[in-house]
Amino acid sequence: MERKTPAKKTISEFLNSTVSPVDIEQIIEYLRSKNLKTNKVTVYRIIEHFYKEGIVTRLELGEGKFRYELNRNHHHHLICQKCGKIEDFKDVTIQELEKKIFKQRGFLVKYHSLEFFGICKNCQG
Amino acid sequence: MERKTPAKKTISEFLNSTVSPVDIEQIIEYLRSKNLKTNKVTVYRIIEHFYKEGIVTRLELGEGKFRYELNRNHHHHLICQKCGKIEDFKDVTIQELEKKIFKQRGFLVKYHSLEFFGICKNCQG
DNA sequence: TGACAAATGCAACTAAGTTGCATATACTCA
DNA sequence: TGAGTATATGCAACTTAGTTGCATTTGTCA
Repeated sequence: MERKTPAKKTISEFLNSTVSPVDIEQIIEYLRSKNLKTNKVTVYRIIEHFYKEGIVTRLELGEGKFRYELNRNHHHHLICQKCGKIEDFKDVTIQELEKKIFKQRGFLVKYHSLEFFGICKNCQG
Repeated sequence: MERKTPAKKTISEFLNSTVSPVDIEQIIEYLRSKNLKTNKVTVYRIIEHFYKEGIVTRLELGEGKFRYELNRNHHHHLICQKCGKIEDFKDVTIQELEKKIFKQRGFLVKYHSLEFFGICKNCQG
């Protein structure tokens, strides 16, 4: 049966406190800042566990590594190519698209990933 | 000025011949099969060059590495979680979404990535 | 054909993520 | 509440994707 360990609790706490998706290193930094002795293997394993449980979502934003965030309500991302800020964006038209894909192609969509890259409001002009 | 080298030509040829996005290793295998002595650094550099020129598109499909395909007309992907087949999918509603994002949020979308994960027709039932 | 910039190859490196195995610890139940 | 045990952790060593510096080769054009 699953156990509530300090590392798990602290990672959950961190994920709850952040707005942008975080990478493994940020998690490790947070644990260190809380004076928890830690280890990347453990962090990878906890995050993988959260991922398998559906607690977190895994994202790739073109960096060659994964980022994670709490799997609250589904949304997409607006990633600024200048300042790197990641905004959330919610929309329902994709659900329509998924239905269409099934009708037209017989492909049953389980989930999707949608990221928009561009220039945020502050970085324009 | 840019040169047409055997490696570049052969990689172009390979990209033209494939339907699914390929990874670096597949490119190296192809070059070997054509008896071109090759080297991963060169392949990375050529692909990066193609990418910067806008000749290829770079994709991440949750594998922890990149895949590439010719930048023909823009489309999305349907990735089967059982057999791994990657189908293309074209749709215009995303363009509408991009306009909406600019109107609502002032975020100027340069490009997006959209992948659908699920079960293809053949793998169902 | 020769000069020169562009392209390649090699070796060594970095960074993300994984594996095996020994040790530590959260939880259960007597 | 304390011992036993499965779960979680830590360490070291590894794999794989991708990068860098530098010396050598090669395509192109005059």
